[in-house]
Amino acid sequence: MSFDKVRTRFAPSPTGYMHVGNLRTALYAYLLAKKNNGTFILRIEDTDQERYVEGAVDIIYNTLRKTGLIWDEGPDIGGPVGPYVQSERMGMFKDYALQLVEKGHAYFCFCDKERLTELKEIQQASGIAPKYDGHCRNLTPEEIKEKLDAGVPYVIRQKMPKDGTTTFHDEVFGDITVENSTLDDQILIKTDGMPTYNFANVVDDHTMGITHVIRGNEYLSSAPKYNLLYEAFGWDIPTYVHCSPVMKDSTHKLSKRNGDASFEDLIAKGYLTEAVINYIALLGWAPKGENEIFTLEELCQEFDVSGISKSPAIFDTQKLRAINGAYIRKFSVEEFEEKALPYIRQTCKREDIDTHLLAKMLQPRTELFTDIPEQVDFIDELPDYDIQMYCHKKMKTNLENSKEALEKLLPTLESIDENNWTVDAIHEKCFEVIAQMEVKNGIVLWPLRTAISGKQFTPGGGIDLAEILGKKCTIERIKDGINRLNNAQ
RNA sequence: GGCCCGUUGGUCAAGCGGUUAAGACUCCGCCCUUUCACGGCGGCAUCACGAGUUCGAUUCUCGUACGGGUCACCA
Repeated sequence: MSFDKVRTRFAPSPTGYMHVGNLRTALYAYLLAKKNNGTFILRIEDTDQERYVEGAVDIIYNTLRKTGLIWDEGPDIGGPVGPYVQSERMGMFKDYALQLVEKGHAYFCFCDKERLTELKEIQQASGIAPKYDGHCRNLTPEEIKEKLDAGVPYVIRQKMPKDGTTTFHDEVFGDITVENSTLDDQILIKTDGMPTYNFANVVDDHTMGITHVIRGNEYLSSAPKYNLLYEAFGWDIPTYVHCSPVMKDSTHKLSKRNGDASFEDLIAKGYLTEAVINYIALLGWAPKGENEIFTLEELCQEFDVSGISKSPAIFDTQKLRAINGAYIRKFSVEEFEEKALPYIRQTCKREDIDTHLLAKMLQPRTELFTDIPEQVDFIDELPDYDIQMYCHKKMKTNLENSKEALEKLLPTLESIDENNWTVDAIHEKCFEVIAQMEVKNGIVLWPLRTAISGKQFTPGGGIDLAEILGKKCTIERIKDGINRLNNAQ
C-alpha cells in the first residue's frame, strides 16, 4: 500500500499510565501529521504479555481523547492497514523474515541459550562487548536442512555487514554514522516464531505506510539496524524524528514513581488539559515567534520539527503553573465561576456570599483551581491571626495607628445602611476616614483588610472583602481586631 | 567498558562566523491613586573547559570534563 500524505503513528505499549514524555511523543506525532494534513495512527504494541497491565489500553484511549489527539486510524475505528493491535498481526512477520533469509540478509541460528550465555560470559570476562559471534552465519544449506528436519529450535537473525559504515539521517540530530562492525546480528524471529520488537516495528511501520517515525531517543542507537532492515527489503526509509527525554532533574528521567509524572496525576492536581498540552509542547520544542500560549489547533499550524531541541528538558512545575494561570485568565468570568465554585465551596459554605463577585476577584490571581479553598477559607471563619500582621513597613502601619484606624472605621462603616453595603459606599466611607486622619490610604486600608481577613494574602483588598463579607461580619471582625490590639497593649 | 548523543542564565529556550547573545517562567525594584495577584516598565543572571581554523568564534574542528542513551529470544 502506498500513501501520498504524511502518516505518523503513536505506538505505545499498554504497560501502565501515560507519562508526560509519552504524551509529548504522541503530541508531536499528532502535530506533525496535522500540520501536513496527514494521518495520525494509533497502534497498540501489546506483544509483551508479561508487562501487560489491565486497563492500560483504556488509559491510552482516554488520555488521547481528552487531550484532543484524535487518531484517524486505530484499533477501535480500523483503517486501511489494520489490524492496529500488534498481537493481531503476528502471522505476517515470519514470512517477511524468510524473505530476508532468501535475500541473504538474515539467517537461521540454532545456538541454544547455554552456548549464548557462555559466550556472553567469556566476552564480558575479557572485556569485549557482548555480541553474537556469527556461529551459525555460514551454515551450509544441507546443515540447515538437517537441523530443521530434526526439529532443532531456531531463531532468525539479521545478517549485519562485517565492515563499512551505516549512516542514517535524523531530523533532530542530523546525520549519524556508525561502524557496521559494532552492530550485533540481532534476532528478528524468536524461537516461538514471534518477531522481536525491533523487527515487528520496522515491518509494521512499513506495512502501515508510516512516513515519519517519531519516538524517544533511546531508539537512536537502534536506528542503524532499522535502516539496514529497510534497505534489505528495498523499502523506503521513513523520516526519523528522535526526541530527547523529559527529565525530573538533570540526571533523572521523569518517572511515575515520583508522583507527578503522569498526565492523570497532573489533572488530579488541578491542571487544565489545555495547559498541560501547551506546556509539554514547549518542553523540548520552541515556537518560531515569541508567543508561547497555543491551543492545540494553533499548535498544529505552529509546529515544526526544526524547533525540537536535542538536549533533554527538565519538567518545571512553576512554568506549568504559570501557563495554567494564563489559561484560567482566558476564561470568561462566568466560565471561571462555574469551574471555581466547587473549589470555593470546599471551605466557604456561607450562603449569603456573592460568589459571582468572589469569582471575579479570584480569577486574576488563580493559577490552579486547587489553590482556591485555601484562599477563601477566611470567609466562614476568621483565622486566629498574629497581630504583628498589622505592622507593614511599606504601608507604614504599626499596632498603634492600626488600632486608631480601626476605631475610626468602626462607627463610620456602621453608619452605612445595611441595604447600601456596596463597594462604592464602603469606599466613600473609608476615604472619609483617610481624609479625616490625614494619612496615606494604606494606613487605614491595610488594617481593615487584616482585621476582616486575618490573612497575609487575600483575593482582594479591604474594601472588596468588606463588601463580600457583608456589614454584620465586617463590623464584628473590626471589633475583634480592636480587641486584639487592646489586649496586646 | 565499547559505540552513539548532548552541554547557551535557576528552568524552558532563540541563535546557524561579526548581535547591546531574543523571549518565557522564577526572583528583585518601580508604576497601576489598598496587600497579593493581573497588567505595564525596568533590573539581576548564560555561551562547561582547553586547544585549533579564521581578520573575527556561542556558532566550524579536535580534545577534556560532566550528563544521557544503548549494548536481551523486553518493548
